[in-house]
Amino acid sequence: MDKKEKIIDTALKLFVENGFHGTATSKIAQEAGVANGTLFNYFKTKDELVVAIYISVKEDMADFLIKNIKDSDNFKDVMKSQFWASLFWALNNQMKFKFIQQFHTSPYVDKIEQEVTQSQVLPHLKLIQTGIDKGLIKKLPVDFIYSIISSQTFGVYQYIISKQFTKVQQHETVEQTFELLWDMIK
Amino acid sequence: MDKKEKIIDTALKLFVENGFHGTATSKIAQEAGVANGTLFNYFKTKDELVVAIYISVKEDMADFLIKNIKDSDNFKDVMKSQFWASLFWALNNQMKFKFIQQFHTSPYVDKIEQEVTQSQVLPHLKLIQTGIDKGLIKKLPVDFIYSIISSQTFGVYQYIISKQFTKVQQHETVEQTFELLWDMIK
DNA sequence: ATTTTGATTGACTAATCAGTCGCAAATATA
DNA sequence: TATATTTGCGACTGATTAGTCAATCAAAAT
Repeated sequence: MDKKEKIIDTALKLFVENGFHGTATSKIAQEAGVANGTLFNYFKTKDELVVAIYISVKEDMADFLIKNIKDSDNFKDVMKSQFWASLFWALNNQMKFKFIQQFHTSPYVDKIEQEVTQSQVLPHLKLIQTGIDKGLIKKLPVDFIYSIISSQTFGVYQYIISKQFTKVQQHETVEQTFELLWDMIK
Repeated sequence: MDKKEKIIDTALKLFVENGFHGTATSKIAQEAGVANGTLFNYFKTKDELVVAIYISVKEDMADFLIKNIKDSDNFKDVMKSQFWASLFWALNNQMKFKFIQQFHTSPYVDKIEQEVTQSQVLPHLKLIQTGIDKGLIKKLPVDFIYSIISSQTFGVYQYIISKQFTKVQQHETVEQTFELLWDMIK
């Protein structure tokens, strides 16, 4: 495995377990099986490492969502596929998902440029706009609807992991939540 | 002002601005206008301080919510008053609200006993249960509904502060969101 | 006036931190 | 094979950290 990748993976895990400042760079290097200085060959500073992980994780998620967008004429189905994909990714990449949450509620958020995040949100906003234009969902600000769907997704995620559900129960809950969500915005 | 209170207030501000580990105890003491050792007279460790702030902030919020629960026979009105109160508190105590978010997504969460949190959630769960029993809202697990309402509240909060709305616009948005929420669970 | 008490102080310490640097090893180029 | 370049190393440093503690203070109690 590539050393840079190994550092990112180890750091991700330790950051989620002990927090950003709670994790020493020396510990990351040690656990990743590289020398102290090697870490700084790849990332000039610790901050740069944190931000690099965030971008990497976000790309990972965005890639997954794009690949799993359902190509259908049925708008509801397309929305549903995105809702599903988001939750599927979150549940199968819990560490990465937790990292994103931790990052978003930390002072590090300010260190990232809006453009990076915006470009990943854009496809979703466009999808919602399409739904509004076709009169399939309520005429409300797109980013308001996006905000609601996002937080709903997060809410279900929290609920599911707190319950230690089986795959079947997870499936039912997600299905149920989407129907509620759809009733709300349609 | 009481020194302990002063330390808590200063630490809260600095923690939100620079993160938990990003804030040195010496800086807290300095900015609070007390000696280094005084902080440790009140809180044995830094961790104890963080947890103490969390409990204090949570109590503050819980007190506000209890005081603002509408005493009405109309169930929807009661629910609405709670939704309103939650958002009102969050928007008027942004630092405290941010602290809670940061705490919840940090490894510190594990240091707190469930009982503390559970007791504050209980009134809300009971309220939801009443609604279900009366057949006013859907027959779904109470904590599932609670989870959805909570995340919805958080979503609107995020949306509102990102838009730098006026009081009137805030009012409209909250009103609108509650109607959506009610349509979803009723 | 003297003693007791508890809060407050800030200099201090051992540990830990992010980041550096000169050198060695490995890899690529010729 | 010889040379050049990249990659990796880990001991090192100056700064900072959480937490300690003996000394000081003010005020109350005797």
